[in-house]
Amino acid sequence: MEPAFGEVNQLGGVFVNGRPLPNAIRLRIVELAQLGIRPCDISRQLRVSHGCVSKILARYNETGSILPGAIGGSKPRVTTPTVVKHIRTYKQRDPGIFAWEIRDRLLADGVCDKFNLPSVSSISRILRNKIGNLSQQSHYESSKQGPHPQPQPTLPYNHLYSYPTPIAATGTKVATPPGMPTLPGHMAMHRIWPSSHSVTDILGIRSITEQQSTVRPVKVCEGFCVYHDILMFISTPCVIYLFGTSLILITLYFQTPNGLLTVNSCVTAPSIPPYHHLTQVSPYMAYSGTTSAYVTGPTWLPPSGSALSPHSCDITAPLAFKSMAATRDSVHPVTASAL
DNA sequence: TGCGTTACGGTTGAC
DNA sequence: CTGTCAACCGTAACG
Repeated sequence: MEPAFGEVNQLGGVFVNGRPLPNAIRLRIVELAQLGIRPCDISRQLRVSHGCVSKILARYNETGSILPGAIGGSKPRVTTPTVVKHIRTYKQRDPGIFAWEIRDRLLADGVCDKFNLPSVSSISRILRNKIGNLSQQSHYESSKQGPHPQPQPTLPYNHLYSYPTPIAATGTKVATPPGMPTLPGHMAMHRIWPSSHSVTDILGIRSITEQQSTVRPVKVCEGFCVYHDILMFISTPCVIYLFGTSLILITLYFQTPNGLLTVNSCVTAPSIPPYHHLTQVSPYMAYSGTTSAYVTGPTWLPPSGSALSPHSCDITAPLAFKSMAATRDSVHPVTASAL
């Protein structure tokens, strides 16, 4: 909003610092100049600084316009609809593609040149804000199309949640942390992440998010975390959910020699500072409200096994993850406990 | 004295 | 919602 009062310059004219002169004055400056009046006289007559008169006349002579330039805003956007469309296409073809790979492809495919190539952070933002729910959308859409055959227990998850191992030469994007199993090359699966069958589907988090506003994805991350002075690697990628005041960390990374993917999860108790107290527990087992137990490596569970690892946590009040139970009971005997 | 240029403090709007 | 950043503004001073 324009201030009602401006400042007064040395000539007694009123101006608003940082704002253009009114168009009427700008027009008057040009008109007087065209009448042959000298700029210094225009300056005195209209009580506008001579520098301003000079600038406006110079611009008028150059562009033919009396209007001020565009104030504010950023440089021309590089994330044009066309670029976004291509990014979406890349993401659809390879849901696990990285932002920097998309950037390379935009350049290689001639969609962008080096002058209007979006930054990796811009691409990440597009993926997050505009395409982030692509996989879930496709999942929902496919769900609407008709009854889906239930995944068979004999069907390993790795076709859905597989990641490259260091031996999977071409697409190795994650270093294998110490202690993680390295698969033979023939077992290395093409990584699909995020999958249309996301971790939220498997563990039923989505249904909870739909039912409880307190559950929401917080962060996708990787790296190390400290638990009770023990340094642990959080495998890549993982999804952290905020459940009430507690934190649930879910990772999908491991692939056991028998082809089963280990779904790891961990929970922080409300009283524990998040991000510094992460409990990794076994796949197919309960979350725990306690923070006393942890598993530092992948665990294996027979497909028909029920769900506890040797390092299982104390199970507090069980909480059914409804959608998981509805859709994947036969495959994912995962339960969770309330925190 | 006239005028082009520049430093300065300010506003704006996309990101 | 807020901070950052780079565009622009007009004034004042300099040469």
